[in-house]
Amino acid sequence: MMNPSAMTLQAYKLFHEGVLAFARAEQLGMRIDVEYCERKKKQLTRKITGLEKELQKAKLIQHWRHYYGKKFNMYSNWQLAHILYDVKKITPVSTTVTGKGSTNDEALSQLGIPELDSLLEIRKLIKVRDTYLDAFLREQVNGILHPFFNLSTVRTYRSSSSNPNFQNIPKRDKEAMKICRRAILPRPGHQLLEIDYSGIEVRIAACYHKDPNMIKYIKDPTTDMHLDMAKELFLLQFMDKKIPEHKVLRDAVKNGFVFPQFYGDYYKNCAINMACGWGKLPKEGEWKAGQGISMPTGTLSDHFISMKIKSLHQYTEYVRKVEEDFWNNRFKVYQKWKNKWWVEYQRKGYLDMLTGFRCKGVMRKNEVLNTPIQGSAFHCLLWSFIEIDKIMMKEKWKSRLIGQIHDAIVIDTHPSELEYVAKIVKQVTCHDLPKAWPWIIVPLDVEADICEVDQSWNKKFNYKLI
DNA sequence: GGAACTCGCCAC
DNA sequence: AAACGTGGCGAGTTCC
Repeated sequence: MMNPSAMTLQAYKLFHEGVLAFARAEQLGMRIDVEYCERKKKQLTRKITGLEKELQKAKLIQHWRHYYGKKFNMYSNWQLAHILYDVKKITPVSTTVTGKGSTNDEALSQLGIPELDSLLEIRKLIKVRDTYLDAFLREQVNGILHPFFNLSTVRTYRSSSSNPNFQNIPKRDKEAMKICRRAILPRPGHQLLEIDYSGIEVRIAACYHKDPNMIKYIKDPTTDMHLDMAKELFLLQFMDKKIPEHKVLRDAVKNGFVFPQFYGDYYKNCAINMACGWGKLPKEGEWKAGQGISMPTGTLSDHFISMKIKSLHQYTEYVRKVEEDFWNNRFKVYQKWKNKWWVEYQRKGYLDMLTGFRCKGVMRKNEVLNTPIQGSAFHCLLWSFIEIDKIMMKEKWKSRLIGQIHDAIVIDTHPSELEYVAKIVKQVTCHDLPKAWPWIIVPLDVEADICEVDQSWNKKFNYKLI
């Protein structure tokens, strides 16, 4: 990390100050509801035991127990794979990196065996109990948690977090989110404020490739890249984010096509993601009327069939063309940058980020293209974190920075300072940073969420920033 | 009996 | 020709 040929002085200073700012957040830590964690842990254990007992009665599990005898373990994926794919000779939906049949959520739910669904439900509860609540209790000192924020572990010069990891607390699964985030509290009389950069990686990518069409999408709030791609990929002339069925399709395209494409995925995976993952259409055979998620009129299969797309195979071919258009027409300058950047790395053996970091070593193409974007995007957050920390100390705020999640900052805020803190954060993140780093050629934007005074992290409300 | 590996799963 | 980027961590398994 501190290899001087791997960073400019500017980069070194950023990390030096970053380490100090993170240390202050770590030292203060965050309050945790110990009694709640203990109570919830017991409650989860009771629930898990009940579900386990229920599951023992299932035929598949009895067969499995009989086969393994004393060594039977419901949570051994190795045993499960053996029973399913060797003993019962079921064809695995997918395989692991070492070539064995997969026993992950995707694979098991596709087998359509009800007892496996209960197993997945139990797995989820165990994950919440053992990875989060247990870790919170283990790591807390006098009711305070001190997650580490490391700046020396990640190849792209991003940060990581550990003991416990504050950067992977459940959010998308509402049930898991509520259980885990209910444990995190502000200091007495304070409230938790969270500010995150909107689409920071897309914006920082634009600073590298400078694609005019991408810059237009970023600058013009009346345009919507994901909605435009959704229209194309779902063959709809008109779409509106406010229509619930259309919002589902837009999200499917955002997470199943646009982002994967930016990470270097390709049309075959994207087609399956959208049609079968989000759209709920079968992978095999011809699609029939009435299948898949509902649309404003009929279902997805009805719609696709009316557009002469009757199977995953045909849809994949369509997505191939959309991908080609995406990179060769819509974002052709981005595509040119990708080629140039890859060739340049191969020639030099390293790449230099706009933030002054140099990455050396053997990298695959996707790594080479992603590293500068991921790293620099995080450095924007880091610069902002440091600046806010400096102001906070100089002005002796009661409010304090307590954590960071790649593109978001968490602040334990005193209500009397809330408006002022929010104003400073907005100023630093969206105005001071682009002034300090002139290579930022697109506007930056942040969004904020706030919890009520003395309330935990699971109930957040949008906080309007001016 | 512990280190290293595999697998699964949480986040951005 | 190749084909989703970056982490941490818990449990099970294998290796020494």
